[in-house]
Amino acid sequence: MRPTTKDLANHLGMSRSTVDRVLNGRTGVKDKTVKAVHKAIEELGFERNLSAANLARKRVYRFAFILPKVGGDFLHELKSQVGLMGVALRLDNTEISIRQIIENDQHKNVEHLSRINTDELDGIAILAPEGPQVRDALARLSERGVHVVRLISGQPDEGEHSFVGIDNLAAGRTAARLLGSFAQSKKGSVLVVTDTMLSPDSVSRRAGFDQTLQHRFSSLRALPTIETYGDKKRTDTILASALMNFPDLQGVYVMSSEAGFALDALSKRDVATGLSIIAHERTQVTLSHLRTGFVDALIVQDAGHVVRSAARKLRAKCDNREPVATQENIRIEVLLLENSVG
Amino acid sequence: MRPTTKDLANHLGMSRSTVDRVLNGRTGVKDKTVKAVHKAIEELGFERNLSAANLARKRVYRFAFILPKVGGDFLHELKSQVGLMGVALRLDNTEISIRQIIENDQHKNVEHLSRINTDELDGIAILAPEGPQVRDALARLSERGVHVVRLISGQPDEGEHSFVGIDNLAAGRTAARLLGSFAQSKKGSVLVVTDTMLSPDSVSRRAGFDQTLQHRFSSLRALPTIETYGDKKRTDTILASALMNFPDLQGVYVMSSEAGFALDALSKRDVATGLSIIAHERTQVTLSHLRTGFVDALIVQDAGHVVRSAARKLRAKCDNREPVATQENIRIEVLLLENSVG
DNA sequence: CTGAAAGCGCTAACAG
DNA sequence: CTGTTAGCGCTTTCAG
Repeated sequence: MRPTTKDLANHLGMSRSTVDRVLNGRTGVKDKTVKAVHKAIEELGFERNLSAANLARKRVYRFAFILPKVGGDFLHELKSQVGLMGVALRLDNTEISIRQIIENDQHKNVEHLSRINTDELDGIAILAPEGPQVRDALARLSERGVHVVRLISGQPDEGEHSFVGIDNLAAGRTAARLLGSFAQSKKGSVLVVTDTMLSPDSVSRRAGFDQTLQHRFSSLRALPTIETYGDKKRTDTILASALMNFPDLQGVYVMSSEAGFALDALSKRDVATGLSIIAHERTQVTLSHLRTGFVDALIVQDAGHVVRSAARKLRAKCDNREPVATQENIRIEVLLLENSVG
Repeated sequence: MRPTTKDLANHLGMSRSTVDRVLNGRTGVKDKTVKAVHKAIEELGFERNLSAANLARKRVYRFAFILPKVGGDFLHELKSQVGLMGVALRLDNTEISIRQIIENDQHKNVEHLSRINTDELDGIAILAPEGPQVRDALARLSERGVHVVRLISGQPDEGEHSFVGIDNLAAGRTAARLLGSFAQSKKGSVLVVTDTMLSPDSVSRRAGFDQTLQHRFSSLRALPTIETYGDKKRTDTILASALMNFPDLQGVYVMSSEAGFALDALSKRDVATGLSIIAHERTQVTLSHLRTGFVDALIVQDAGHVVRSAARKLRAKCDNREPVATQENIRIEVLLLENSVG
């Protein structure tokens, strides 16, 4: 039987409340008593029973996922995973909500963030573009005791456990490695497409892609990045003209999380048939293009994993624990036709 | 505030004990009362608080991982993950133990299994070779109320949630796809190596490998499987002679979970330098060969994920719940030099 | 077949 | 600065 606060109290000849005070780091306990309790904890190997504590406290964890209002399939997938997890976590006295923000209205978003308070939320997981203002707002939130993790977009090394997502440099390298291998050492150029290079994620992916392409596949030449601005029409025309202008094209790397428009646009053109194509994320659209063989490989960060990991990290922060490191490492998955089932 | 058993009892004008009896399906309650309680549960949207229940019960979950006594790096990795999880789950009133079995002593193992009892263990996760006797023993264990999941080795479709591992047919296909792509459409033969083809896992992988190689890469010809019997010396000599005998060799697929001996043997031979090599699992050895570029890709089932998933499935069975399906799907991961960090 | 009372391990007032 | 008491939501005797 594991020792309880009662055992501690008995052992020390004091009341459970005092032990409790020490355990919870509350003030107003004699220094000597504090030391004695800590010693007893060591000696008896006491480990606090969190669920009992939470029961007594009627503790509820309130987390919000702050996500862009507009987006594509991948965002949709994320939201749906948040929803799923929300119902699963209800049994774990955790309440998950979703808040929508307009990505490009920095001012409003910062305002929203600065209004959030500890008596409303215990933590947020936010998917938002970089930007000094948002960054500051998040820092202030943290200081006010609202835990923060950033999703998908950001650097794996920022803060200890404050980022959930993949290393985009490595993702870009992986893309190049796959594209190069699939292109079977042919000679020619490679199209690189994204929504916008204003996003640091795209910049990292591009950098990684170039590194590996140059290093390993010198017969392939990556063209300047084409930006679609997430606009369907523009995507169509700009890709059509690119296909015309570069007859030596061997492959395409679609860097953005939302690859739908680009892949649809490409797949409409017969010229694109023989190309080696790599895109990101597992969505309805990307999967269907993988299944037909039009896309050769997907580089994926599992949406469910991202969402669960974010929740676990927030939870760990609330409980002042370290999460299990290996579980929270979001892998850069490679999805081929062959391993995409299930 | 979520309704509690107290609310139910008040609402129905009865005592909490009766509600409890119904909730736990205990006998000796008037049929009419049972119905009434169920109705109230629906109406009030009552959801049982498992941790409160477990607290009152002093419930402890006792799981054992039954693993082969002898093995290589991958087994070691599995064990270490079990250890890690064991300490993490202590806070979750779950006790994890490891039991070693001698793989090839079926009789003894069956005996061991048949001795296990509900008052000793709530569930086991077993990594054991196929075999009708073991299979029967596991079935009987299940009937006696000890929950069972099979690890790594087995079919994804056996039982509802009774298998934790990858689809080996798909894994074999994935290997072929990668090997074919890396071989850059050269012509020649491919070596396929494993411990023993007596293992159904190897048979499945081989079948998947052949399917995809024939279908997609007809210029490559897979040679008959070489069996090493897990013996270092034999592995050395048999691979050395294979490298001599097939000058048109383009690649090697090491199918077994323990790839150390085979990779080490190959890497000692200069002839093997230019080959495309695929192996399984992420271990010290395989990783180091991936890092040097000797191995081109690893096909991996994450040991940590396997272990955690097994524990979650056992836990879910004990609590009579469904686990979150997508979380328990063990992915066939592809590890390249580029995405192997972290 | 049902209820009353005590308790799981911990916390939260309220006294003192 | 410390102890007493009641209670979180559920289970478990023991009576009745």
